[in-house]
Order: sequence, then C-alpha cells, then structure tokens
Amino acid sequence: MLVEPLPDAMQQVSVHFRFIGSPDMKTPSAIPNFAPIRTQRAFEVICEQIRAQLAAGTLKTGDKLPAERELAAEFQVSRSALREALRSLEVAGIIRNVKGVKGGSFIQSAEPDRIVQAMQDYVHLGNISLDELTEARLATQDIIVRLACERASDADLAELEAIAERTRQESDVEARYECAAAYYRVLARATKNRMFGIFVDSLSAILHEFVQGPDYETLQETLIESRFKLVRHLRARDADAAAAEMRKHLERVHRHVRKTLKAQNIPAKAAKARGKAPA
Amino acid sequence: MLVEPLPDAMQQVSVHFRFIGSPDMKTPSAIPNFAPIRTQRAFEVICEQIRAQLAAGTLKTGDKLPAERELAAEFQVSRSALREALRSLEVAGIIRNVKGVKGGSFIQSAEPDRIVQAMQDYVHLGNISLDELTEARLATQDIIVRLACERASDADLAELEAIAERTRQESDVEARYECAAAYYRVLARATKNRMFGIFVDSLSAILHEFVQGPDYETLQETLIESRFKLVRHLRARDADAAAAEMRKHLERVHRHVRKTLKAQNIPAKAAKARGKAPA
DNA sequence: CTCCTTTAATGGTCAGACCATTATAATTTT
DNA sequence: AAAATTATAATGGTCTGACCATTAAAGGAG
Repeated sequence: MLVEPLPDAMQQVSVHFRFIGSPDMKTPSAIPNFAPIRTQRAFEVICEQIRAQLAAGTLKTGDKLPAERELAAEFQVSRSALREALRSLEVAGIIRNVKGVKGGSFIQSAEPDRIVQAMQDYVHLGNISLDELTEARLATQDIIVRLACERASDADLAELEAIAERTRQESDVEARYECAAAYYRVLARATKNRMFGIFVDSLSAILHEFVQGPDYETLQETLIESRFKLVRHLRARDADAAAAEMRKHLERVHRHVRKTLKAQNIPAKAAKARGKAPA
Repeated sequence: MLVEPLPDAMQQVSVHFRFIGSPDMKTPSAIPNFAPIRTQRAFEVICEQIRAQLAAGTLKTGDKLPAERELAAEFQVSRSALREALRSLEVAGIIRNVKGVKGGSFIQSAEPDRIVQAMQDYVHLGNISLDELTEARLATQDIIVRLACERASDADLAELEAIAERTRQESDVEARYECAAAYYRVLARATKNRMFGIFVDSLSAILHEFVQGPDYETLQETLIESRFKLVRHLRARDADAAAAEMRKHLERVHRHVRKTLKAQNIPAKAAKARGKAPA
C-alpha cells in the first residue's frame, strides 16, 4: 500500500480538526504553556505522508506517483485537495509534474534551486542588508577556497581556467555573469562538499541583483585577471594566498556595489535586494 | 490596480502557451542553442506577478491580498488556479492564509523555516553524507564563534549562559535538544548577521535527525560543560580558544553519531538523514 | 516497414456548490 | 444601559463533475 487514507475525522467534508500539541501530552495544571493551535488541512497531511515516505526511503528519486485521480481516491480526498498537496511538493522541488499519458508526478533528484529561491524570498521579505550578505559570502568563500586548495583535482583546476578564459571572450554582461556563477560553482564543487555549493549558489543569486550598472563593465578586466590568479594559487596549493586573492576580489566587488548604491542614495546597511526590472 | 489580468492567450480555457527563451531573443542562425521549452501555467504567472510586486515594494510585510474570489476575478482565472498560486506562495512562506471574515492572505515577515525545510528536502533527496554535513557545520560554526567573539553583547553572553544553565536542569532529551538549538541560535544572532542564523538553523535541523540513541544521554554532561567553557572564552574575547572549544564540542558529537551509525552498520560516508519514527 | 490517424490517460483549468470558521451586526436577556 | 446571545455575511478549505491540451501508444493505410 502506497499511502494511508486520511483519518476518519478528515474523510468528511471540511472537518478541520485541530491538534493541540502532541496527542499524548500531559495537560499541565497551572502553567499556561499552551501549544499553538494549528488547523490541520488535508493537503498538509498528504504532504507529510509523502515526505515521510521520502525520508524513509520508500520513495526515491525517479519514482512515479500514481495519477492524480487515483491518488485522490487512495487518500480519499478530492482531486483539488490532492492537487494542492502536489503543487506544494512541486514548488518545494520534490516532484515534477509531466503531462500526457505516461505522465504523472515524478520524484525529483536534488536541485538546490529551491533553496536559492527560499533564500531569495527571505532576503526580499527581511531586509537583509548588503553588508550582511557580503560578510556571509566572504566568510563562506574563504572556507571554500581553503578546502578547494586541498582537494581540487587537476580536472577541477582545468575547468576553472577554461571558464575564466571563456569569460574573457564573452562580451555580453549577462553572459559574463553566468560565467562567474559557473566559476564559483565549480570552485565549490572542488571542495567535494555539496553543502557549500548550496551556500554559494544562494549568495551569488542574491548578490547578482545588485551587480548591475555602467562601471561594472570597466571592472571586468580586473575581476577576470583575479580568477586566473586564484587558479594559480590553487595549483600551488597555497591556501593563504588563494584566500587572500579571493578576499581582495570580493571586496572589490563589494566596493563597486556600495558605490553604485551610494550614487542612488541607498545606504548599504539598509540596502535591500530588489527584483530586476522586467526584461 | 493591484494586478494585471493574464495575457489574452491565457484567458481561454487551458491554452498552455509556451515561452521559448525571452520574447526579444535574436534567433541564432546555425547554432542549435535552443532554450528549454517550458509551458507556462496560469498559477506560475500569478506567482510571478505577486513576487514581482513584493520585490518592487508594492507589496510588503503585513499587507493583505484581496479575497480569493476577488483576486481570481482580477486575474481572470478560476478560483482553483488562483488557489494553487496562493498555495505555492504559502509553502514558500511568503503569505499566510487566515480563515473567516477579515481573513485572507497576508504577506508574511521573513521566517527562515522554509529555507530549513528546503535544505532538509535537499538532503533527503540528495544523499548528502553525514561527513559533509559535519564538515559544513564545523566550518560555519568556526566563523560564527569568531564573529560572535568580537560582537557579542553582554546581554547575548548572559543569555547563552542562561540557556546552558536551563539545559542542565532539563531532563527530557527532546527538551535538551531544544535548548541546544536555542543556544546555537543565540550564538548565531550574536554575530549580528542573520545569514549565519539561517545556515545554523538548517544544519542543526538536519543533524538533529541523527542525534538520538542511548549513550547520547551520557554525553550530555560533557556537552553542557563545553557550552559554559565557550561562554567564558567569549567573555575573554579569546577567539582562538573559543573556536577550539567549539571544534572539540562538535567533533565529540560527530564521533558519537558515527559510533551510533556504526553500531547499525551504516557507513558515515553514505549515511543519509532519515525521518524520525512517528511519535 | 513507414507514415498517419485514432484513442485513452494525464495534468491543467473551469464552474458552481457546500462546510467550518470568524468578526461584526442585530437581537434578546439581564 | 450593559451584557450575553443569536443571526449574518465574508472567507478559506473542500468537493463534484466537467472540458481542454498534451502525449504516448495502439491501430490502420499505404
């Protein structure tokens, strides 16, 4: 059996039951330490069940869930409720929906995109300052550079160099940014630790919203040169030099962004990442 | 006007039009560098519009969206499609839905929960190893400790001490874990950089799935003592000593977890975080 | 065998309905 | 007049049943 139907109380129409803490909680006598009341919605229960199967290993990447109409019957809910659950899982990056016969919901492999999106949302909502972002990025890249210095394979280093070369030949600003992102991604991969890749991707994506403007172009030559230097230091396995180079590089970018913001009278401490103008 | 109705082609029933790259792309003559085809669904367009207003500042924390039926009319879509959009935004932590008259969808303030959830999903899907997690945590905590050492206020330090004290008086294992999480959170807050708080919360939540077992209890006394030591080092503003203490602490926990896994014949390199057994 | 048409399954959307919840207004009771 | 109670209306959550566009596979024509 793939799924359990929802509890009896939920099989009725719109019976929104509440959970107050855990079912077996001992009710305290005097202390008013109540658990927050939270109405459990059908689609949430469904999501939890599927997530549980994922965590337990019953479901794994590549598996296909039954069709919507079928799943709805199994859970004994309407198709709408089930669809909201699937939609949730989809935006969470857990499943991917494919149309047509032989279509369905497929368990996805790990993609950091959703984490990036979540972080981006967080920044947009939370007024994280540019200074905070930069500091986090600096610290993270410092670790990455040092680890990469120990662990980067020759192939990694060659790829980094190739990307730097490609950047030089690109002219479009956006394409150059793509190259930069690829460079950082490969660098993070060289640590052989995927967690760092996530951090970097997230921070890069967010900081990207700042990096635009006229004199970004003029800065490019310096930045590209810095990337070559970094590879040389990595080749020499000189962690301190590599870290220093990265630091210099990031601080240059930071100064540039600060200047751009200052020209617009936006203080960096309160600077909030903004969405780009629609293309 | 809060929203624009969807484009004409989409107002019809189920007209799934496709976007191929950007509308103004210059079609390359010979190079087969096609953009991935992606059918644009109604709820996605709606999400994008709302996200755009968020990024642009037209919508901000605390604002209330119109009622579902009303919004659906504005977007000229069915209520189901609109609801899928709202559901997406809700699971993304952007809005919160409140029932009843005077209810509706309210723009949320920044909550890192979703990022944690996303990271957890990523780990579950991606077979991130325990070693990777620990390494990332070690590196992150190292930075945090050093920053906190510079910036922690007296209030921060007092709070840390209070939490350590509270941990000692707790007996329940789960309560003690809560205390530990709180300790790390306050420590991260002491850096005055919210990005670190996110990282720590995520890593803690994931690693928590591992930390269970009988001799975790016996380890507790040592761990608590370590937290007091850390505060003393922070008070003395001795960054190296504090970092060393934190490192020792984390490595102790790591060894414990490895041992637990070994007892179950799970190699740490492939150890995947698993969901906890239902309560 | 190849090419074309048909067919059935599936996700995406729509329409209209009912329920549970909730704040407010109206009513009754004290 | 004040307080308690009851009705009311708006809202999110869910259900039912339907149609459309897409897609892979089966069937038919050459």
